[in-house]
Amino acid sequence: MTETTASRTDLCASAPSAHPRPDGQDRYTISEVAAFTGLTAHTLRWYERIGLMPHVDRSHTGQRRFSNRDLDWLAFVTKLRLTGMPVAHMVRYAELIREGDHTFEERQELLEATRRDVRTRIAELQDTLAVLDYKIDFYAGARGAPEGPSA
Amino acid sequence: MTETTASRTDLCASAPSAHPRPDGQDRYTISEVAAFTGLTAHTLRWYERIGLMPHVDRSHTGQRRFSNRDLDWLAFVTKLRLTGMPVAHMVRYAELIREGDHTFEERQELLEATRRDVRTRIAELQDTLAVLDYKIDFYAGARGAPEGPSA
DNA sequence: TGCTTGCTTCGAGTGCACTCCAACGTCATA
DNA sequence: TATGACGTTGGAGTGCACTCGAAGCAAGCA
Repeated sequence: MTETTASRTDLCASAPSAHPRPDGQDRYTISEVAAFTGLTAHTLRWYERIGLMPHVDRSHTGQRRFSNRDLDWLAFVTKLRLTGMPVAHMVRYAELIREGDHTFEERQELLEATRRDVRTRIAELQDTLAVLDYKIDFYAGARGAPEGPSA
Repeated sequence: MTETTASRTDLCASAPSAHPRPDGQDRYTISEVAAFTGLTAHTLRWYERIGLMPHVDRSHTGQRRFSNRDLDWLAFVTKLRLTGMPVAHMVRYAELIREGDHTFEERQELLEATRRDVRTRIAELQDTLAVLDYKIDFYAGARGAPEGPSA
């Protein structure tokens, strides 16, 4: 019954980012959204085709009109993409939202699994950072004395 | 003159990881290396083909015999790969090593650029983590009261 | 000697995430 | 009203990083 409410609460969560236009005047063209998000119009259409977007409104002539909520969703998707999360998982999450409130538990589990992945990845990167620091220090030291036998 | 020294100091840097066999008996077949590193034999050959490996020794019949140093290099490459660094950049770094000591400065710059990328990526991931935490909290709260109007 | 396993090369195939094209329709402005 | 920028679609193409296949040589063992 309250799919709309559920979607709104979810889609708007956590990003108090100012929208380009206030609610009520938020009917962006695809090229506006491309400019705001850094995604190409091609990619935005492709996201819709594969089910990664919630339903995008259309003008009377069939052109897309994106809302502030769509922008929030895209900001979230963009963050997830940076983590290396496969698009298929994001599509699954989008499906769960479309299916309504009874998927709350599964959505939570999916996000928790994602969070575990992100934490693992951060740990890996910090590991790599340590190696890079070590090697950079080696080169910095070697610039004066390039014959160090075993740095 | 001291390319070998330079390579050794660089390749061995920072990983005191125990090798499967001590130096002197380190002539691993490709399938052994595949087992140790988790890479496939195909990938190892491909790395060599594209110039991502330093020269790999061969047996009298032409089969590859990997050394402990090769293992260290692969461990490093694997770490860099996790950062999303393009293979082409790693190939460039490998080339610089082959070119000798006079590329120390360029190597250092390349690693520093990589380090900046890694730091940026870590920051992005921590940002994403905050969003995930927020949304997971929302679902955890909503499980009791699924009608929260604007989480 | 035959069998299995592993190695070689080159080249083609795969999966992902876009990215672009062609052909056409729509909108805003001079 | 005309022109040019922007929008639509389905489908094909791209680039990356592998991944696999085929054909053939080599080593170890019953």
